[in-house]
Amino acid sequence: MPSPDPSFLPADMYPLQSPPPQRTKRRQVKNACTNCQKACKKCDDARPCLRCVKYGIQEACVSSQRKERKRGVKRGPYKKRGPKDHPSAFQPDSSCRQETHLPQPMPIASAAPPFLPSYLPVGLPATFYAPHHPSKNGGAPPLPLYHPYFLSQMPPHPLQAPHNGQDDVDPNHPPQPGPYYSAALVAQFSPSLYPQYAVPRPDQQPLPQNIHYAFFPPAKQLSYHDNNHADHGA
DNA sequence: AACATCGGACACTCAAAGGC
DNA sequence: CCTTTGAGTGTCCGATGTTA
Ligand SMILES: [Zn+2]
Ligand SMILES: [Zn+2]
Repeated sequence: MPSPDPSFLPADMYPLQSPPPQRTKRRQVKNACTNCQKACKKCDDARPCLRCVKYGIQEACVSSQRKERKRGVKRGPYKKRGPKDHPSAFQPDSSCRQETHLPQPMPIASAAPPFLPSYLPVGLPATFYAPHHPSKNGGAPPLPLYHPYFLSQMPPHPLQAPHNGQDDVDPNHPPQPGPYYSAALVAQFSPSLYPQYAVPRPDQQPLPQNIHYAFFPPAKQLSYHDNNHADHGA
């Protein structure tokens, strides 16, 4: 196998050292959704996660429950760290070996209304295409550039059961402030068609003019075999 | 060729052990 | 108390099998 080019790291992998990216560390989400967990596939912090959106099962995208850690386990005396004592990896209990029957590998584009072409603006920074989280704890700096709209949730699937006409806010299930997908990522859900799902970006920064739109998904990247290198702009 | 499955490497959590 | 340690538990990479 040829040596992997560190400059082609997935968006979720980051170099430990800034200048010489000689070693990367895999980043994990705190809680994968149950679907990704069963499939042993990469999840993300957004709900629904991108993978569930891809499969059109965003309503079934719920975070998995973590088991409570056992208490009172005796450990014995510690040994001082040796020069090269690498801990052996533990064997998981195969929680992801269960049947993983997803409906279909439904590409995002096919989830769009049939009359709506799927375009993705090109020539924008990679961050443009990433899901946006509205400041969970007030720590994340704003993205440098946005599409003027974000979709707070995925619009209803056109083929799924319609939810009672005008969608009023259910007092029992108020809209989650939750993740905001860049409208570019789900560009087929036009804000003009789904205004109730789109919210303008906080700082009103306008979209640059002369944005070019390309078909989404691009050629074969959406195979999304989790080699999502779809962000390496050239 | 594209997609699904899953073995196992790797990452992370956090209570016990140890030191001050 | 605080820090260190490392077992326990979780995520998901990537090899392999299956299907179209
Ligand atoms: Zn997921
Ligand atoms: Zn999901």
